[in-house]
Amino acid sequence: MLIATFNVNGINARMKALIDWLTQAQPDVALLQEIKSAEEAFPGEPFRDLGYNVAVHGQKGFNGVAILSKLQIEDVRRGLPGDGNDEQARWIEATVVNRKAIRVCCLYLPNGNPTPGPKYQYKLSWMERLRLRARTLLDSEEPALMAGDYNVIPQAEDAAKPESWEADALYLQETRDAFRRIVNLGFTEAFRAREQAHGHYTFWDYQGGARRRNHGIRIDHFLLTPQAADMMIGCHIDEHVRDLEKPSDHVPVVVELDA
DNA sequence: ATGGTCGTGGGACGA
Repeated sequence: MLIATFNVNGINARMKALIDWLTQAQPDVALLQEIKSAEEAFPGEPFRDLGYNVAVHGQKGFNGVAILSKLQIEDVRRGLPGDGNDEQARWIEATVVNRKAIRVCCLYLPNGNPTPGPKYQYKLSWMERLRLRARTLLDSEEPALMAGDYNVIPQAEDAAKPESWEADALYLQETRDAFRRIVNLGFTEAFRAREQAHGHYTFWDYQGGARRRNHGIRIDHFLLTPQAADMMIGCHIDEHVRDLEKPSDHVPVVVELDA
């Protein structure tokens, strides 16, 4: 089965590009970030017409995450645990069942800029909450994955020009340490495990001809529990999507699982 | 140093 993550940067602006991509790539499950839509305003019908079930954790204007799944969606949980006052829609998880059940978690990790400041503190505290949820997932010893826009450049090789990101919240040492702390609990970072990660990116800014110059960064990741990693057949980035009409600034990442 | 580009929503703000 194919599971994808895709930061669409506005669901309404991306309907044609997203539907074209779903039709071509045929993922069984698509985890979407930055839908920038409230749940009641989410345009679900075109996806249901393609055979997808839809679960949304939305917010008007900003953030927002969603799960599209051709498999039945069960036990949906909205919001990352650990802060009842957090209003930002950045986390949705559910169980999907093919031959085997898999817990899929869709996340939109805070950007954190400017740094230092309250937005960066929110990013770090969100990452600590993520670490706690990640540990519980591992303890369950079930096939599970956490995928989405992590807003983390894990290593220098994940940026075309790492020197230009040195003071940025996506690449500060404290950010990379927090990410590594989560991975090292026992996850497999799918793309790095399968590919020569150097020179492969998932985001190119709209500004400054970043795509044309290939000034990209790899910030959209799949973290697999050992039980999910054992099922992995492959992982790839659908880079060509960045060059289609009216693209998102991110492209989809896809894992294939024997599940 | 500045502005460079998008999306949302109809003005800034976030990225």
